[in-house]
Amino acid sequence: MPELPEVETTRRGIAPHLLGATIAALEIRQPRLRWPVPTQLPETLPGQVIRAVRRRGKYLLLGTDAGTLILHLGMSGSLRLTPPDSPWRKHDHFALRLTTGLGLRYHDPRRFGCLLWTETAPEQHPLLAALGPEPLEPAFTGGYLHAHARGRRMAVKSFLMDSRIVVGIGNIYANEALFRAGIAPNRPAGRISLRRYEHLAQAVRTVLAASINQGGTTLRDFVDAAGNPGYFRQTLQVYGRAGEPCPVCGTGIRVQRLGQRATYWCPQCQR
DNA sequence: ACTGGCTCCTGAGGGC
DNA sequence: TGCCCTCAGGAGCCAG
Repeated sequence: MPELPEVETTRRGIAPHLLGATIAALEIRQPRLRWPVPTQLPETLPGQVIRAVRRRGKYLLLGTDAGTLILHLGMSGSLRLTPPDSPWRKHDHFALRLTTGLGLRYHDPRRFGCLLWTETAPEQHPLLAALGPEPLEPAFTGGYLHAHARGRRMAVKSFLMDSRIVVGIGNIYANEALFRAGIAPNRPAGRISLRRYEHLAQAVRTVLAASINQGGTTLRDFVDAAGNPGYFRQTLQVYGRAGEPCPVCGTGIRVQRLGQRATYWCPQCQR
């Protein structure tokens, strides 16, 4: 679920409360996430001061002097700030408790997320080492996409969702960016011109930034650190709109599976 | 080197 | 009401 805008919304919500705070405890209810929560963490963390709250792709990184917590929200995860002694709800799997009493509660029905720990530079962690550029930073350009797509037959939508190419773009925003760029999702990545990739890179930047401004997209589970949903869903042009008229030309929006993911597009506007 | 397919997990919704 | 099937925002891992 959470793609870059939702993770960034979460980061912005928790950062002011976590920066400079001291960890009192890590309470674990369910250590069996995508990978087991490291068993030594509850002994390692107390007393550590949170020095940084960063995001890399869809990963959240909480930096301390002893190491860095690596957090991923998977498909259905969310983080909420909670008052002291807040009751545990079903699917609350762990909580970071600060010395102020404030809690950071992780909720994830599907348990595809993770909580890991690294004592070296997090960029060198196996999960992060091969990640592509951030789509909202200058290294992400049409020229970059065009160069990396050379000779590749994979559908451009799958290419755009490959975190080794560019991070943060999941199924919703891949659909939306391709619609805005006028590119058919199943077009082979290597058969798209530089000019069209420049449009695509711009569409990616525009749609991600617009969604961040709306607090992300909530389909079912996502809430920000205060427990509020995001409001970008109403701005989605094609995702989840099979059969509805294209907002540009009125042609019916189509849906088809592509790479095991629901793919929405306008057959008239996207070529 | 690429590619597509499978997998983890719970819950919601539709058809019967 | 209940059962069974399909699908859902991710992405690592594997075989071919």
